[in-house]
Amino acid sequence: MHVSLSELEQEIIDLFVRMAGVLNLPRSVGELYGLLFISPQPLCINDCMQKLNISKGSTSQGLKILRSFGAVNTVYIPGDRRDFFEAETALRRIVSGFVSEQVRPHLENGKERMARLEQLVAGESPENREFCVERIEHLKNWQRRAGLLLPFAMNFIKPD
Amino acid sequence: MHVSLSELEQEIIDLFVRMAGVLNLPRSVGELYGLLFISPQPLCINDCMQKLNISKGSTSQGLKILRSFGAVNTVYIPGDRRDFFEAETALRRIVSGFVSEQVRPHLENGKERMARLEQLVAGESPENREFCVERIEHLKNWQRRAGLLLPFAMNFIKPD
DNA sequence: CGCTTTGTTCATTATATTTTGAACACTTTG
DNA sequence: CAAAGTGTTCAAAATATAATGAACAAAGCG
Repeated sequence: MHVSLSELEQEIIDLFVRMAGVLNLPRSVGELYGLLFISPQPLCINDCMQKLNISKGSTSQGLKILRSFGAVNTVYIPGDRRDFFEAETALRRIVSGFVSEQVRPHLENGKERMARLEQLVAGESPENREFCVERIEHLKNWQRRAGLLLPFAMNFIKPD
Repeated sequence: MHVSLSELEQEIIDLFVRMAGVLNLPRSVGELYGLLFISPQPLCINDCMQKLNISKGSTSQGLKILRSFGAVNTVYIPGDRRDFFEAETALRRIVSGFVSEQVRPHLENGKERMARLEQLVAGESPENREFCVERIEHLKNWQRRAGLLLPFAMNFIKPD
């Protein structure tokens, strides 16, 4: 079965596909979010796969990813046993979910890493030691700044 | 020829390889930056390829990318006709270069896109029209915020 | 000049990522 | 409980991305 997209839908989807690229997410995830973003009604998995012409597997998997950081919500429709989905449009929620799911893990990991670096520097030849210590300090600075910027940026996206 | 990396070097390089992943840059670019970051002396292309055990092509291409947004600088060494490279450590310069090379193009593009969306909405059925207009407004809001946050974040990274 | 060294380019190859779709597990329904 | 409907998983296939290395260009040097 084949269902075509309006030009507007295509353009919106295209926009989110590019965003997905920037965020290192699969194309299909961008397509799904775009479709839901411009859809006046919640859609079920079948609607999505038909409209986007992608497989059931990609659709299920893609929606799972989007739910994982709160970019789509499920909607209960009485008397229908299918799951329906709609786009979350509150930027703050999406970003917040994305950060804690996809970004924070990296940052956490970074702290252990720094500790390990400080140990390893001991094994360097004395003439390099000073230089290496300086560079590691530099890195720690970057890390600190990143840690400060994040909550600040989050606050910047205050109302919805 | 085979030159091995110290444990410290490996750890630093590994760190930048991960960063490269987050920024959607090839692994080799992360390796190169990491190597230069922890190297007390500037290195030439041959040093890099030997230390990282990657091809000449990748090395040349990777350094080109790094130079393109100012993450590495070339160093002139009198009496040597090879090019030497060192890591730029001023975060502000790197981020600023990265933004204007890799991010701004997307944002610019976004403005044209919005204009196109506003045209297309005219072609929607009257009962959807209102909803679509609202969503497009929402998108414009996101775009505006992104535009405001960027210079602000840049300012946040004030001293080097 | 001819030879060597250095760096770039780009078609091919290798690798990593994404998508597909068939098999499966649940639920609901008649 | 059989049959149909819905959603998930995952091995295999398709696709996209990055790395390789040989061919090439440019520059220094005798």
